[in-house]
Amino acid sequence: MTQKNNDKKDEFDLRNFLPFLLNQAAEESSLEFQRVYKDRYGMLRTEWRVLFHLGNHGEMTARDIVVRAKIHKTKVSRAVRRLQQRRYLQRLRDENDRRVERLSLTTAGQKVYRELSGIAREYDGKLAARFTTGEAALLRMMLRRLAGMD
Amino acid sequence: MTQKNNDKKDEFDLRNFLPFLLNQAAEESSLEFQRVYKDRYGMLRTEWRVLFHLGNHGEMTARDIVVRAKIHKTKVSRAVRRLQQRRYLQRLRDENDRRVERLSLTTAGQKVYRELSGIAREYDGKLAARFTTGEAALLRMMLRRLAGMD
DNA sequence: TCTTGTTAGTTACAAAATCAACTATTATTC
DNA sequence: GAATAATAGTTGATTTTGTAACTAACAAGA
Repeated sequence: MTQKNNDKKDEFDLRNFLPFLLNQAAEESSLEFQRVYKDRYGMLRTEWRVLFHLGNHGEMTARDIVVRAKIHKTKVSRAVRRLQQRRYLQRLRDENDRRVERLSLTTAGQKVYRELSGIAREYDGKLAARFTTGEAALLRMMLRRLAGMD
Repeated sequence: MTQKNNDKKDEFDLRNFLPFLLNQAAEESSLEFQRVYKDRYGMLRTEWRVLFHLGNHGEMTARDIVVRAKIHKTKVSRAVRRLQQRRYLQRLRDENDRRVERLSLTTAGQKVYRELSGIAREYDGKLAARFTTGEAALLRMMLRRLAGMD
């Protein structure tokens, strides 16, 4: 009773460990898309994330992005600066609370956002096509729950 | 027909983009475990990964780890050195091919591996408990497929 | 109103990751 | 068997990230 005849059951299986699997899947599945924003647009991961959030949600403050995307504020700060240098976004000091900057995409930024989000959607479709519609929906739901996004 | 009355359907939804979801889930779900190996054992992420691979699979070369874990060889090289400095692993020059080093855990390394893998398994159980058994199994299957591990 | 606390965002310094070039050894090909 | 290519692994320079400390603006209580 105490010692099972098949010890294998007690062994830890790294290749089934959820954090490991999630990491591998995340890395593998972003490789191809990464090449697009990196090689074709010279953007870093945090930069396209910020760009996407702004394009997706509209005007936001840096803090909004920190909270919604769970990106550290120093990373956001630096990404915003680089995006601004490339004229993809503009900052607007909020006159009611002068600590706050309201961030929004420029026309150029919106253009890049449209291009990249088109590619992203297509890419997402390709990934999801490996599963049935129901499976894919379930996957997204489970990932949202694991990410604490519900 | 060309222009739908509800434009929302055409909009890109970042929060459903699989690479984004995978990333958020991966980050969130490794946070708690990270605190264990980082704060309690002073290990970096690459280090516990290498340790886990060796503990899980037994003797391997650095290259084996690079291939299986998809970690860059410079990261593996540096992680191996640090693990060796902490006397968690030993290197053995392969006499048949003197370029190769056969890596294995020391007794101390095995002890740490057992402790950490116990915690990991428990933690994995907690994560999986958010779903039904069938859902969790399906999730792992889907992640393996996305990670290119089948 | 002043002083104490909080929040938005930036900056400086240390740690880590990435990329390219390197050494040493083995495999291949002429 | 000498020349060339390929592989295992390391090292160094550059970039990027993470941690802490910082400035500036606002809030709240005495």
